[in-house]
Amino acid sequence: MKLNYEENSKVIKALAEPNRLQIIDILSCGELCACDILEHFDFTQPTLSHHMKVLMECGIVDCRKEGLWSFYSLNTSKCNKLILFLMNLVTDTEDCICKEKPKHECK
Amino acid sequence: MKLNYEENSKVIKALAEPNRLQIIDILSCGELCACDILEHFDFTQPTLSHHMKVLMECGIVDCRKEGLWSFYSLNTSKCNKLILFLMNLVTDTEDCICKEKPKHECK
DNA sequence: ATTATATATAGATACATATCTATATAAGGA
DNA sequence: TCCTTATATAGATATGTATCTATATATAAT
Repeated sequence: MKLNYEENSKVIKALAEPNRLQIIDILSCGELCACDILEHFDFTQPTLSHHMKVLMECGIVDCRKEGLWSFYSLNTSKCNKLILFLMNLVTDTEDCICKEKPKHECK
Repeated sequence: MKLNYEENSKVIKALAEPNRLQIIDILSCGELCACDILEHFDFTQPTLSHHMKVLMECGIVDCRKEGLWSFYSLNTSKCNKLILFLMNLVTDTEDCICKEKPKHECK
């Protein structure tokens, strides 16, 4: 069975950057405002803003505004779904798409 | 503790493309030659060759040559390590890097 | 030797993206 | 009202990449 490669590749693309992986790690213990996240990095504030936008657009990070601050948090349900997708992807199953096309006996 | 974001982002980057996710899925039941993989797609043979190179360079796919054929297979150890990394990443732990910088009390 | 076949490489094009500086927005405090 | 602060957006630049066509390589078959 064909899995949802398009949808999941969007989330994976958002994670395919070392700084954004670190941001996820930083958020893994609870929500933080942008300025606290920025403390961990050498890049500029607009660059962090860009990274947070990428993470939010794929749904893996949520945002809550309060006064001047933006509080970011991990969407743990989305995280779990991504990991489940990957586990399904690499596991051999009865209804795997590999069975949907002929394999000519190479050997 | 800082995780290995650089190393893992390379693997994740290789997976951050829907066609390559499908290739991983196709390989999840065992090794296949390039021509059998190509059967599943509309793109050209050089494009598949490019995708396989990307997957091999990050170590998630291995290749075995036999005569005219290249047999590709999933590196399941690498797959497991990636999934373990992601599970660690999104889990709150005692020694998370989020504790390594001050959090100014926003609220 | 010549031909056919499976795969890889080279080079081009079009598009995406990580970063920066400069500026805008929007909320609070003096 | 004016200034400060936190964050977002705009625009530019440099780099990366997914795809193609054309060609090379390497093995097998006739």
